[in-house]
Amino acid sequence: MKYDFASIEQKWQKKWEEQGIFHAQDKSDKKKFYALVEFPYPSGAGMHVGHIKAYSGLEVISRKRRMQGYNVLFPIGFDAFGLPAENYAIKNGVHPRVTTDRNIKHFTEQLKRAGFSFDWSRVIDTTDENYYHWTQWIFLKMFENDLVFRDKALVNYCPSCKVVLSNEDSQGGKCDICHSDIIQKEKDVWYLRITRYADKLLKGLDEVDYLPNIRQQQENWIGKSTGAFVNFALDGIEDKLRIYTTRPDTLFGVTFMVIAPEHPILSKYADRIRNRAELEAYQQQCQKKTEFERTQLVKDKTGVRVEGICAIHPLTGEKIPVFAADYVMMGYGTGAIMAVPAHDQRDYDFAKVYGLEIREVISGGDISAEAYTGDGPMVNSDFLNGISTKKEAISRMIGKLEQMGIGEEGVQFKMKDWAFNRQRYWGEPIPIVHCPHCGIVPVPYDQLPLKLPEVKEFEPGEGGESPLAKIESFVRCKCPRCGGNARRETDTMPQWAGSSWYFIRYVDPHCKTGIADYDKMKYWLPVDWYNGGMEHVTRHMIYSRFWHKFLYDIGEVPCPEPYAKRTAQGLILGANGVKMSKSLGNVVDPNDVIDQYGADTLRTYVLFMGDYASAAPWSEDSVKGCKRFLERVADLPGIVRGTGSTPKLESSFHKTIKKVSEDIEEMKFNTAIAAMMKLINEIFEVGQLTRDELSIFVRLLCPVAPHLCEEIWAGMGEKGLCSAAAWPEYDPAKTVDREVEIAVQINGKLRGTIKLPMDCEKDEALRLAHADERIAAQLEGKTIVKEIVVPNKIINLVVR
RNA sequence: GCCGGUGUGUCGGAAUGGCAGACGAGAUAGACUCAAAAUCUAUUAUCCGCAAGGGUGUGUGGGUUCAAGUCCCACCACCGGCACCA
Repeated sequence: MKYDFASIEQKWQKKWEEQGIFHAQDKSDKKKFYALVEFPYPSGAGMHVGHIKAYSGLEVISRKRRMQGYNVLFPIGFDAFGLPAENYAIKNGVHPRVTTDRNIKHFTEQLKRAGFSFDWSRVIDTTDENYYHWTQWIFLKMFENDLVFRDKALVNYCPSCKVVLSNEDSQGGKCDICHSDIIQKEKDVWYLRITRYADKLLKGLDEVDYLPNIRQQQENWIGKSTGAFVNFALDGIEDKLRIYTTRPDTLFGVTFMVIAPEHPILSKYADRIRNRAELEAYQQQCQKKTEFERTQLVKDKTGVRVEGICAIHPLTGEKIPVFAADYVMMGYGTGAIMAVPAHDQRDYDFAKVYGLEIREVISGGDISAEAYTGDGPMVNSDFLNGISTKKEAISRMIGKLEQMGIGEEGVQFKMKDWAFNRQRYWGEPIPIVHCPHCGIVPVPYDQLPLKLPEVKEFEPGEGGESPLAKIESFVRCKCPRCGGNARRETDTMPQWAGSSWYFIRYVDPHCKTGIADYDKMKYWLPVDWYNGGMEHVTRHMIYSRFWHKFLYDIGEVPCPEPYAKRTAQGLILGANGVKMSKSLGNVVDPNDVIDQYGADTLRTYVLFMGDYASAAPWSEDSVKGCKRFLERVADLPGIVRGTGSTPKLESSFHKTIKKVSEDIEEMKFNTAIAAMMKLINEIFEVGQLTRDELSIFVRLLCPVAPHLCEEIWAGMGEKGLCSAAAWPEYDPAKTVDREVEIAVQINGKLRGTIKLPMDCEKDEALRLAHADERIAAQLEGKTIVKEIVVPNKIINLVVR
């Protein structure tokens, strides 16, 4: 058969669409399977081969599931709010709505060209008011449940994008979007109290099946630590200095205290401080440093003694000096620590710079050289002396502190509350009104969606105000509570908002009465299998798990975790082995590949190129290899002879069905395809196959290369679609050969192979091994010490 | 620094403790062709040998085992996450 992929692919894409065979049924007796891929941001550049790989994994699994009789939901949509469309608007004056619609259209065409079996009747666009209506609704629900608060804060600010960024978007001190240096700026910030869900987010990981590295990244992100809070009395001051420590056992080793330069006691008791000028100068110096400089450039410790404030050791009554130093952060723990230089390297370094006492309380190290963080018998520690396990010392110390009422066990998380506003136009407006009388007032539910107004100018205002602030007709409003004149919030939500709940909307994308119909959610949720990039494992996934858990707590969704299983695909690198990027000119456009080789070849290649979860470089030559394979498949109908099974191929077919079925489940697509390549090599060696065997072959290959398989299927005179045919079954008994070739080793070295009947008796196997000429020659004059026979595997003769 | 992962031909990569290198690519030779491409056939880890055959080989060094790419210990390199986190 001539393999005219272009016309074949067009033809079958049309038929699939006409027959609507990929539409999920909301009511069905079949078992459900909900497969989710990360919906794309529809960028102007169009799709990337990385998208093709990202979607092909669950595409194959979804197609296989349908053939296995499942009711499959495999949806797609567009995460279309975001900065690029807005930046494009600023530059070219084209409204983001226009570019977004254009890009979505382009992406849709490309996705369809690849032949993905998405349910196109459920497409979501986060910028559609019928969608962001419910994004705003969830925000209001959070507001109602005290998960939203407003605070002035030093925020990460990108002077180039003129926008406030979350810690997540400004990792490494660089803006995630434009890579400019971040500066610190005081701003009003809307926060979501995600920290309230820290423990739930951590515990929930026990209920789900995420790849181990994915789970670990989430755990690191949440960053739970257990320790104790201790309240230190301050000399002559009523207030206590509360600290957090993971090493309460070292309390007797405290020789000074350190507080963050922004710690409130510094301003509260400013009049007691004798070196105010020095301290203020230091505070200013620290404020100038960005978070990046403070945390990433770990070098010399700096700090200033707070003269006039002195702590008192809760157990010894000793007076302890207090320092302000920027190696202690206001944002973690209580912003104050007890310093134990003998057993903490940072405190040790600081003590060395300021000539402070280093008091050993755990023996076993050499504290003249460095801090000792290991275990050892305790010394200089009163009631703890002699105890040599950290665990016991900690629990005794906490017991003592609790008994004295000056401390307790506690936990801390690295995760911070989520800065949720952006000074941008192209996002969901935050549905809040600022009233001079009533303060902050939520927009009533019946006024949702709060639509984005039409705007001509997209430039952010000076000082990073949202472009919405310039639209008087939007800003001016009546207070929903008192009816007086009020002003709308002009900030919008971050891009993470829309993607935090989209998987729920797919269940019922046109629902007018809520996020989705509860019964439909009960049927479809949770997502059975979610695949996406490693880069979304912490931010997007933590955020969406948080939203989902909140919705569960208020009874809006039926299950506590949104995703039952999560996997991630590896990147496709450029042919030169580095990340694809426009500037390097190594980007591969899927359109070009489809034009030249066809969608089936592209799909086959991205799955065959290597381990699905690992990064692998693009190779045009290997693409051609996949094309050759499909051409050989297209030639199979020409060598069909008869029906039933070909004796020489029978067990190979059963083995291949088993291998492909199992490998697909484990996302080992590369070996599944290799198994089919191996089988086709055998078929051409034999020179023929039966009609029934061809039927098996095309059904096995259909999830990977569906267009070609439909064409062959139709050519065989089958009535229905191959995509709707039954997945082939295998007979386990027929996957085993009657005869096996096994290795014969002498002293562990391969010395020959012999053919044996399957499950051959040990004695018979040994007899045949000894009968082999080569083996016999090797055994000449040797004494056999031991004979090992592993049935159907190997014989090892140990000789002397 | 802490935590995870990976290390196999020329390349992408296969191998429930049991014949290392499946499958694909590339290369070499041959067939077809005026020629090239495509296609087909054969060879393709490495060293010694004319050959039969033998030695060595999965980052490095040890160990367990009849048998180790696979298990254990130590180390090296690379990738990823977290990080003055108290």
